[in-house]
Amino acid sequence: MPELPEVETTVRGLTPVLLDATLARVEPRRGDLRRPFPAELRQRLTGARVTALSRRAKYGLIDTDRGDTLIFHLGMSGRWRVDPAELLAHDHLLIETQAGRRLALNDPRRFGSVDLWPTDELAHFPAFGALGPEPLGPAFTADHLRTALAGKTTSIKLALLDQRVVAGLGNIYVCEALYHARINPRRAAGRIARSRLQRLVEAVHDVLESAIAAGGSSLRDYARPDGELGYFSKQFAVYGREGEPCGCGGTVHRYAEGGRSTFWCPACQRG
DNA sequence: AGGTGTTCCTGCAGGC
DNA sequence: TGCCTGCAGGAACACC
Repeated sequence: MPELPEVETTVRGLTPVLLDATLARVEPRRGDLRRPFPAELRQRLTGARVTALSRRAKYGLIDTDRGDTLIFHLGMSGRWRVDPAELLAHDHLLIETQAGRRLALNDPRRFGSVDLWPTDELAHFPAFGALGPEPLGPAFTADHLRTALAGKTTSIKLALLDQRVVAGLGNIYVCEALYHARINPRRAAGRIARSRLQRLVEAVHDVLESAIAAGGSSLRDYARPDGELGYFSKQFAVYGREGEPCGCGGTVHRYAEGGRSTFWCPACQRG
C-alpha cells in the first residue's frame, strides 16, 4: 500500500532508469485510472528527455525538457514494474526509453492517477494547492501542528490523514506514529498538549525515515532482470495486529472510524 | 464551515 | 469446494 515512504522509494528506484533518458514510446493501454489519462500524454512525452524526478506528498513527479511534469499517484495498489519480461493484466501505462529500458505502471484497483502539468505551474495543480507541509521537511513542527489543529474537535487520527494538515501520511503510518508518540488516536486534535505534539513530530519522522531506509534496501530487487519495484513488508508495531500482544504486555485493539480501521494499544496510548 | 459518511475499484480472506 | 460478503486504501464529493 503505497504511502509516502513507498512513493519516495519508487522515485529513487525510477531515477537511474529515467533520469536523462529520452522517452521513445509512451503507450496508455486503457483510457483511465481514477481519471482519464491526459489526452496529450503520448504526444507530449514521446521524444522528451527526463530532466528530474522528485516527490510531493504521495505524488511522484517526472519533469521533461518540454516543460511538462508527469504526476503519478499510486493509489493503493499502484506500482511501477521495471523491465518486465511480459505484460500483466493491469499494466495500464507503458514507457520505453531510447536505451531500451521499459516501465509498466500496474494498478489493479485503479485508485491511482496520471496527470500532465506545466512544471512551472505545479503550485496550481489542483491537488497541490492546499497541501500541508512535507512531514520530513523543516516546516513540519510542533508549532505548525498547534496552529493547524487549533480548535479542531475531530480526532487526531483523522486530522493527521487530512493532507492540508500534513502532506503524505496515510492510515498505516498515522497509526504507527500515534503509537510511538503514545497518543490516544481518538483524542480531539485541538486538545493535545504541546509536549505531546513535539513527540508526535518526532514519531512521524522516525516511522517514515525507518520505512524509507527499509525500502531502500529492497531496491536490490530492482536489479533483477524482470525486476519490480519491491515494496518492503515492514513489521509494524500495531498496524494490522488486532488481538496480538503489544510490547507492553497489553493487547492491540482496532476500531473503525470514517470508514477505515485504526489500530492502537490502549495501555500505551493514554495521552 | 467543519465534521462525517459515501463512492470509486479489484483481489483476497474468511465464513458458511 | 464454491460462492458470497466484507474489507483494504486515498481523495473527491455530498450532506448536515
